[in-house]
Amino acid sequence: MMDERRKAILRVVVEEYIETAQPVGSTHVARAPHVAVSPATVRNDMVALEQEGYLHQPHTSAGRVPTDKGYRFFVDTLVQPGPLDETELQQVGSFFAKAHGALEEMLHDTSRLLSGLTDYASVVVGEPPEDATVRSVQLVGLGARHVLVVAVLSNGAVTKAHLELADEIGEGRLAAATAHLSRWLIGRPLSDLPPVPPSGDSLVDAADAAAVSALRSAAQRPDPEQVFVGGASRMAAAFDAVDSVRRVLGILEQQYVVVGLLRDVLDRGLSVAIGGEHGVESLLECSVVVAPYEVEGEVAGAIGVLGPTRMHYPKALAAVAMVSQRLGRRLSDDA
Amino acid sequence: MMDERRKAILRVVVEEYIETAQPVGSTHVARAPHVAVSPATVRNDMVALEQEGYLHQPHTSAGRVPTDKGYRFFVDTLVQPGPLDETELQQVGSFFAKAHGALEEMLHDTSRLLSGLTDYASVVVGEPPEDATVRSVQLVGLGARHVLVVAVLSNGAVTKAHLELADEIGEGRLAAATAHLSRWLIGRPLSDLPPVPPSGDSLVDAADAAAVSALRSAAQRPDPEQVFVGGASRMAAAFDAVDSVRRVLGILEQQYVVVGLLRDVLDRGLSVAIGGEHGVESLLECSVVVAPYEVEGEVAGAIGVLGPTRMHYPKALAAVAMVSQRLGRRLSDDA
DNA sequence: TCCGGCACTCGATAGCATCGAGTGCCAGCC
DNA sequence: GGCTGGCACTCGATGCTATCGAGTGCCGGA
Repeated sequence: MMDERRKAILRVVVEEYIETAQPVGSTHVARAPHVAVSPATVRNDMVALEQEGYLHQPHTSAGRVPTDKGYRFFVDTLVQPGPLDETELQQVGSFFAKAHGALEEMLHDTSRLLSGLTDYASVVVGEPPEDATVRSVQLVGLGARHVLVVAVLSNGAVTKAHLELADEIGEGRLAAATAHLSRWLIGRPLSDLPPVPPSGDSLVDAADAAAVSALRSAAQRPDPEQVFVGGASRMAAAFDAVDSVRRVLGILEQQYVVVGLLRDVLDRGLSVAIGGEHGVESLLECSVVVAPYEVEGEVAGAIGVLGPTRMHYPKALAAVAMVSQRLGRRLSDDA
Repeated sequence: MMDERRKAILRVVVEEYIETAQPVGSTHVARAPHVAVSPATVRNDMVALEQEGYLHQPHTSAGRVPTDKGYRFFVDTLVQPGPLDETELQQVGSFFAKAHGALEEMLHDTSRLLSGLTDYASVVVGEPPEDATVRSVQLVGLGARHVLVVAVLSNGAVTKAHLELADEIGEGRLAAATAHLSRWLIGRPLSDLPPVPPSGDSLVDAADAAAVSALRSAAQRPDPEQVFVGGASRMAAAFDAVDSVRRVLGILEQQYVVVGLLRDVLDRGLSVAIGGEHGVESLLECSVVVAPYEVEGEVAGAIGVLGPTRMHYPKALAAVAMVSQRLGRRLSDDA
């Protein structure tokens, strides 16, 4: 029941609505180049498309608007990531050419790049720390019983945690604790730190045990320094009710929700969640385009774009695909 | 010509407008308890207040709205930070009672606390790194010619920078470079790092020089990990035009603007910038309430609240004053 | 100096007619 | 059988007018 003509009609409705945000009428559709039938025929097909749930009519005598199902069909079978245009390609190219610096900086800038390309909000999350191994670990005294444990991971991330010990510990013993800790932790994945065997000095052991447990719990929660959200102000322009903006902002501020959104689709490659599909109530009016990026063949994180359901999917898909690929390649070079 | 009655009238107009966002008429004002005159008299005074620039009339036959000058007078002479109410005091108390963990975490949570208390956007910036001294410095290899320099500062902050060396460097020499670097940098303020004298090994010297210059430039720019902005979604509710929301969001995303805003008033103690006073064009409709916080007698950073010009000043002032004081005290305890 | 009274202003609201984009349906045509 | 032109109908949007009422400015009297 979805013959070629109906597909063409659905496509025109979706494309038109994305552009104008106005319900699309049969006359407009009939005028489009690839629909060579009269408005009356278009109307008949639109009734069918509405009954099958692809379109929706806000009220009698208004044009049609795509439903989530309509967008879904559009994304799945009517569109493939169109190529980016010249200037955008150049933008991406020059970005990765001059990008440099630490992992965090790179991810942060990538998020800005993505919102710049799409004019929607963007999210970049780095590698879940549990997959990285420890390159270096150090205890630094901050006076009295306060100690900072700093670990450098194989992906270039730095994890730190604050410890408050039961007893004071001097510089010398801190150094001993660092050395002992290093012997047992370096090279181990953060997700699977072994208990550190006793060293014979109870103060040292206490510090090391505290450090290990702090690092372990750091491995659990998503590192806030590896999550980058950008372009919220651009996205605001795509909504016309302050209330919608507020809801979406509220979600973007709750990083764990955003991270969850991205993690959910990590193994599906480039993918799209439309309207209610992602199951976050406040984002009913939103769609998310996500792709993982790979460093040396391993999934190392994900990037995504969040915009209104009527977002410009071809562009968003193209941008996310392109950037995730380039980012992965770039980070592989470095390592 | 600002006698007591006019002050009272101005106060009522400001308070009323803050609450309702509607122009305030003479009748409302006359009904207020501390204004014991008739509406007609109030009107006469309102004309005077308008001529002197404290009030504004959107159009003939509408009520009056405070001007920036009106808010300024209100803030300067009509209001002192009223005490917080019970539940809020409790909120602050329990927050600082159970707050723990690293500096960054604390500042981040403080920002959330502030927006929770005031329902506006909040900003917390940590110590400008140049005032801190180096507690520890370490070079960690990340494979090939990539090295990460990690420095722990006296305030518990961790600065890192990514180096790309001209030549490969092995683990042993990295350790030597770390040791050499430590000898010269530890205890020095980040703002005034000395050049490291030659060690006799050119590779080591190259790494150390690169590290020093990276740290120096890190000292320049505000550390993005020490700037925390929160509650943007709450603030959105206070505006009714999507466009205003967009403008303000745009500013909040540009951290250097926000940081500048706070730094400007650091030495003025608790202070308020109303409407155009802070000189940021996109924030004409906004006010900022800022206070520095002190750790052991030294200014260590600043916190602030950003809301519409018609923000609830007594509450905002009280919250900012209270939180900055408690935060400073809390951080002093730790150190 | 204050206040009551009064004419006036002007945005907001409601009612009403009009317009027009869009629909559904039907009868005729290929 | 499928497509199309024609046609009556729906209903939001637009615009006009009348009305309402909160609020003002001003004046004259207490």
